[in-house]
Amino acid sequence: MSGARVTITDLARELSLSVCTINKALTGKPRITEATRQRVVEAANRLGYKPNPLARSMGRSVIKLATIYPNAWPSHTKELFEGVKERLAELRDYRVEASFKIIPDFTDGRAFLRALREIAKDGTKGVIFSFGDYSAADTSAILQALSATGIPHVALGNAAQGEGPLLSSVWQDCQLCGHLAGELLSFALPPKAKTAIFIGRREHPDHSLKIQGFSDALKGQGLRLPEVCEAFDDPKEALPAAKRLFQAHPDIAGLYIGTENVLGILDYLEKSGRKGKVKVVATGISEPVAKGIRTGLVQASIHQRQRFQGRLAVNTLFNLLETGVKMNQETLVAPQILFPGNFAEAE
Amino acid sequence: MSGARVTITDLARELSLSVCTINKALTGKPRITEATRQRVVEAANRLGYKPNPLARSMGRSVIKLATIYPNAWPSHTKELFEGVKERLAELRDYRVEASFKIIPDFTDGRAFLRALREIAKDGTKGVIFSFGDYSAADTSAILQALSATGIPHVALGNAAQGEGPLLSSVWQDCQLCGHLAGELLSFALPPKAKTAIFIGRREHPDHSLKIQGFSDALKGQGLRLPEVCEAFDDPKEALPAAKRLFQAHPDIAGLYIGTENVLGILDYLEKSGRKGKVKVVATGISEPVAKGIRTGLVQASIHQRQRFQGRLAVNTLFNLLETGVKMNQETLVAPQILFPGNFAEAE
DNA sequence: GTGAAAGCGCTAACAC
DNA sequence: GTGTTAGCGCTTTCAC
Repeated sequence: MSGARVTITDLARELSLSVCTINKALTGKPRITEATRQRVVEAANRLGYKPNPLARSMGRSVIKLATIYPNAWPSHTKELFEGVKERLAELRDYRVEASFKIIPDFTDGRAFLRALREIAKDGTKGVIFSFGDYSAADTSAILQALSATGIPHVALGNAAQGEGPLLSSVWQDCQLCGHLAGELLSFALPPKAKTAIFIGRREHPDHSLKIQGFSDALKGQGLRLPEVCEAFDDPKEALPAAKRLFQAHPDIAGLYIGTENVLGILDYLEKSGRKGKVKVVATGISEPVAKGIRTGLVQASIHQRQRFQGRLAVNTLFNLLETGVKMNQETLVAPQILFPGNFAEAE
Repeated sequence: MSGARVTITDLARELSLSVCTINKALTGKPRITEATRQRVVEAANRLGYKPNPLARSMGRSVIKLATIYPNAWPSHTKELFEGVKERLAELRDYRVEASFKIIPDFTDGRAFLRALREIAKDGTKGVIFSFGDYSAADTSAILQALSATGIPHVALGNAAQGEGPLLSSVWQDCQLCGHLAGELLSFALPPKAKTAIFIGRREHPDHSLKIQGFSDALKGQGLRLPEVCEAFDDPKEALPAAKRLFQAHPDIAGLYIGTENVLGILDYLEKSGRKGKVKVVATGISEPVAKGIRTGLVQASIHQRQRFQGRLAVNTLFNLLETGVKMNQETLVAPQILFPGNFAEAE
C-alpha cells in the first residue's frame, strides 16, 4: 500500500522542533505559542500525520472509568453491563481501568447520587450509567449532578434527556424494533387481520416508540392499527393482561410482545390453546422466549443486542477520551431479527 | 477491578532471569533450555501473566500479508475484499502491511499461480485469497502450491477443500441462509403452499447447501419441497429461467432467490404482474434488491455480510500470527435477515 | 515556551 | 543458552 507511516518524530524533524512540542501542539496542551501550534497543525495535515493509538495508550497514564447501574432486569440491564465489562476487559491492554457501582435498590435515586459523589473525586475520566425506576425529580437531579462533575458520561439503555458535549445516550432503536415486528407480521398476515402489541407502560419512552414503530409499519402495509396492552413491567400482571386481551379480542391473529416480560403471556397462549393460531413475534433471547421458539409458540424474536450496546457505550467514551472524537448525543442500536435457525447463536 | 497487570518484567524479576529469556520461553523461540522454559511457563500461569498485544505490535517488525482474488462479482467478491481492506487499514497501527493482487480474468487459474509465486518469496507471512471459476485441476494445484509455501492462508468466500493448520476457510453459512429463507416463507405461507428456490448451479457447494437448508426448513414446518431452478450465475439466463419456472408452476406462492443474480428474476416478476401474489425472499443488498424492497416486489432479503467475512478473514490470520491462536478449519458467518425497515443500514 | 529524557511492555539484533 | 541493548510512537515529568 502507500508509503511508510508519518510519525510524530517525522514532524519534529521536518519542523526542527522537539517531539514534545509537536505533542503539545497536537493534543491541545497549554504551554505553547499559538503560532507554533498553527505551524505544527498545518504540517501535520500536509504530511498526512495520523497518531498511532497504540503508542498513545502505551505512553499515557491509566484512564479510569466508572459505571453505575441498578441491580435489576437480568435480561436487560445486566446484559447491557456484561457488554460493558467485556469491552472494558479488552481495553485493559489500552491502559483503561474501571470500577463498578451496583445500586441494590433500583428505585433509590439517592443511592445513585451517593455513588456518583464518590466517583466525582477519585480521578475518574468517564462514567457509564443506567437509571433505575426513579422519580422525575431524582432523575433530573442525577443528570444535573453528572453534568456538574464535568466528567463525560454515557447513559446506557435509557433515553436520557439533556444536551451538551458531556452527555451521550446509547440505547436500542425502539421505533425500529416495533417497525420490524410490524413488517414481520404484515409479511405473514392477510390485510384485514387484527394484531396486538404488548408493552410495559404507554408513557415509557421505549414503549411508546415501539407502539409507534409497530403501528407505522402496519399502516404502511394497509393493515389496521393494533390493540395496545400494558403489563406494567410486572411479571404477575402479564398473564391476566393477556387473558383480558384475548377475551376482548378472540380474533387476534398476530401478536408483538415488545417487552422482555414475556413469561406470563406465553403461558397464557400455551394454556389457552392458541399455539399455531396466532403468529407471535417476541423480544429478546431470554429463556422463556427460547422455549417458545423451541416449542413453536413463538415464531420470531426481535433482539435488542444489549451486549453490543454496552460495548458501544464504552467505545463512545474511549474514543472521546483517547482521540477527542465528539460523542453523538444519541446512538441507536439496530435490533436483530431472530428465527429458530439463528436464535441459538445470538448474543 | 483486580490488581495491576503482570508484565514480562515482573516475571523476569520473579525468576531472576532477563526479559529476553522470558520472551523466548513464552514465544517458542529457539535458543533456550527446555528446563527454563518450563519454569517460565509455570510462573507465567501461576502469576496470571497475559502478554500485552499492543506492546507486542509496537515491538516487532512489520508483518506482511498478501491478498489474491479475481476481479469478479462486484456484489460478492469485491465486497469481501472491501471488508479485508477495511480491517487491514485499521491494523496499520499494529504494524501490519498488505499487498493486493487482483487477477483480471476470473477463469484463469494460471494467473493466480503466478501471483502466488511472486508472493512466496517476498517475506509475506499470510495470504488471504478467493478463487475464481477455475477447473478442478487448477484449483487443487493452487491449494497445493499454497500449502507448499508454508505460509498460512485463508480462503475467503469459498469452500476450500483441504486440511492442515495452514489453511482456513471463512465463508457464509449457506445452509443457514437457506434455512432462514425457508423459515421466513413458512412463517408467511399456508401449509400446502408451493415454493421455489433460485440458485446458480446445483453442483456448486454454496448452492447445494442453500437448497438443503431451505428444504430442511420447509420440511420442518410440514411444507412440501421446493422447485429448484438454476440460472447458472448468468445474468442473461435469469429472466428466461424465471419465465419457464412460473409457466410450469403458476401456483408458486413463495420464492427464495438464493443467488446475487437477481435482476432478471425480479424483472420477470414485475412484468408478469406477480407483485403481491408471490412472497419473495432475496439475497444480498445490491441495487436491484434494494429497488425490489422499495417497490414492494421483494419482502425480505438474506444478507451474507461479505464485509464482515472479509474482516474476519484478516482477524483469523492476525490472531494466528500475533498470538498463535490456531485457525479454525472453517468459520461460517451467520447471515442477517433484512426487511425494509433495516435494509438501508445493512452493510 | 521549549526540549531532554525516561518510560509504557514487548521484540529482535547481537554480544557474551 | 543467556543477557544487554536499542528500538516501536507516543506521553509526561522536569529542567532550562
